[in-house]
Amino acid sequence: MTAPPTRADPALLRPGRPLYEEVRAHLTEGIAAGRWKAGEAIPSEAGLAAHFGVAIGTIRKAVDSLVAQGALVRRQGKGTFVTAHDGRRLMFHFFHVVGEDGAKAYPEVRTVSFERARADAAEAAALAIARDERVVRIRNVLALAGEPVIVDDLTLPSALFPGLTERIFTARDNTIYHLFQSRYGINVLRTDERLRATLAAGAIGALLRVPAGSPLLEVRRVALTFRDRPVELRVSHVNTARHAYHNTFGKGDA
Amino acid sequence: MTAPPTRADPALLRPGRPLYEEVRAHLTEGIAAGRWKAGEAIPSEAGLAAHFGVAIGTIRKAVDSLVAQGALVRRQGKGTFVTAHDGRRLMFHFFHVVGEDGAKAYPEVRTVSFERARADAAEAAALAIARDERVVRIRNVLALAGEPVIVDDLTLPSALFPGLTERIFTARDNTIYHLFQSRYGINVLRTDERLRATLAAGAIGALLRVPAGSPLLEVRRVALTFRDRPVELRVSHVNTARHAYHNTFGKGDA
DNA sequence: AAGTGGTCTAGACCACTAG
DNA sequence: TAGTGGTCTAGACCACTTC
Repeated sequence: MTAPPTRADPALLRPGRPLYEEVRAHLTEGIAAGRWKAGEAIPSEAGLAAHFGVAIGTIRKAVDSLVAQGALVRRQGKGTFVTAHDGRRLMFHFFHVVGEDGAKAYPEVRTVSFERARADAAEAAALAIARDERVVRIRNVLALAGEPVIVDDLTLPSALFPGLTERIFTARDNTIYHLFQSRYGINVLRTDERLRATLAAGAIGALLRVPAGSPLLEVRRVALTFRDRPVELRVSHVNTARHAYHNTFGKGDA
Repeated sequence: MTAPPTRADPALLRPGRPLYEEVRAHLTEGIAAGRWKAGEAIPSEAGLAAHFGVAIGTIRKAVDSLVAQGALVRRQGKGTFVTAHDGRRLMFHFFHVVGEDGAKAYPEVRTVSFERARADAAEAAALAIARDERVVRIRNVLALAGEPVIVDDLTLPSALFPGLTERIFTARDNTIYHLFQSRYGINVLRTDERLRATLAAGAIGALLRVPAGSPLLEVRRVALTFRDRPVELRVSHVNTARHAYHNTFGKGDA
């Protein structure tokens, strides 16, 4: 007695692809649009099943994929929540510099410059915006155990961060990506990085207190939100004399 | 009328953790032990369900996790197969050097030295073997578009690669990890990497044809198989003047 | 006790591959 | 046509959280 599938709202789901993908797309849309904000719960699985008119198992499959993507987290007995980048999460998900022994540590961040400008060609290409669009450029020095180890140069499209001032930026009480999320509703989901070895020179060398010609690791990172939309360009220079950039490929253990 | 769960072979599954984890562990064990070799099909889902005495959905959940881990691949209508590292798979899963434009290319590999030795302290620690255990050290130069770009120094525990000779190593017609798999039944599932910037010197600089003092990217990689057992230490030096190391964090798009 | 996610079952039907 | 994986349903029961 397999009942014919009835939709609570047939218009919600159009055929052609699996139902769970449709559901997933709707949930993604809701999160990206800020309908459920970071840290908030989405409706219960039973509620979603009723709303979309599908079985709970189908909802679970859609939610599973968003959990795997990092957009949602489940908490048994409580609900399913939009991933919040507060505290440690982002730090240990996207910050990859470790000590020689492999130990992770929290960096202390100091902002040394904050200015408005127009995107140059490289920035425009990386951020998928037009040349000469307004951007904010920020330079931070990150110290580990009191020693400056990283110089970060951020470029942010002003259009995505309206009203961002140095005061707001430096007054944040948490990670930068948490600021993106809590104030601007931007959820960083992925990063794309290019690494190269360079030589210390000029201001960066001075900030890191290394002689010119010292080797530095350059990391060029683009942070992406839903639909692979770029939201931040970050060029880091890392003194790897006493630290390393840590990286792992392939999931799970077993 | 929920029938009491009956096991075809109750001894196969002990309680205490979810059934799908038990099933997964059994499958993992079978693959790691070489019961199903790379490229071969495991039993059908229906067959596994009958064998373990569980529902097909439970089998699917176990297989799902192994697919996510990269140990198995599904092919609709054909079966589920142990991942084979032949051809492109490993290449683009674990080889991360790209051109300035982001284009990937196949490297040409040339072996410049092959010798037997005893593990030094660093190698022993990385490979979780005793000091002075027998190892094989291999140095390769990888060229992209005819230009030498990478020097790879591999250290392999001899115990895992019995009878490995330079002739066998250089006569392979595929990637190195494919050789591991096809000849020694070793499936590389994960890698753990530490990156730093260094300066060219000595033989490595000469092989890469760069002047002493040029910046090089150093990648120290440990390749792991099931149960996070280390099987290879690889220290790479990359000339990033015209290439970059590419890296992506966070899964999926949407 | 009520509500949430987590596991597991049993079966229907679809989509793809092979002989 | 038979066998495989892929989607989906409907419901039971468990584990955890909150009131």
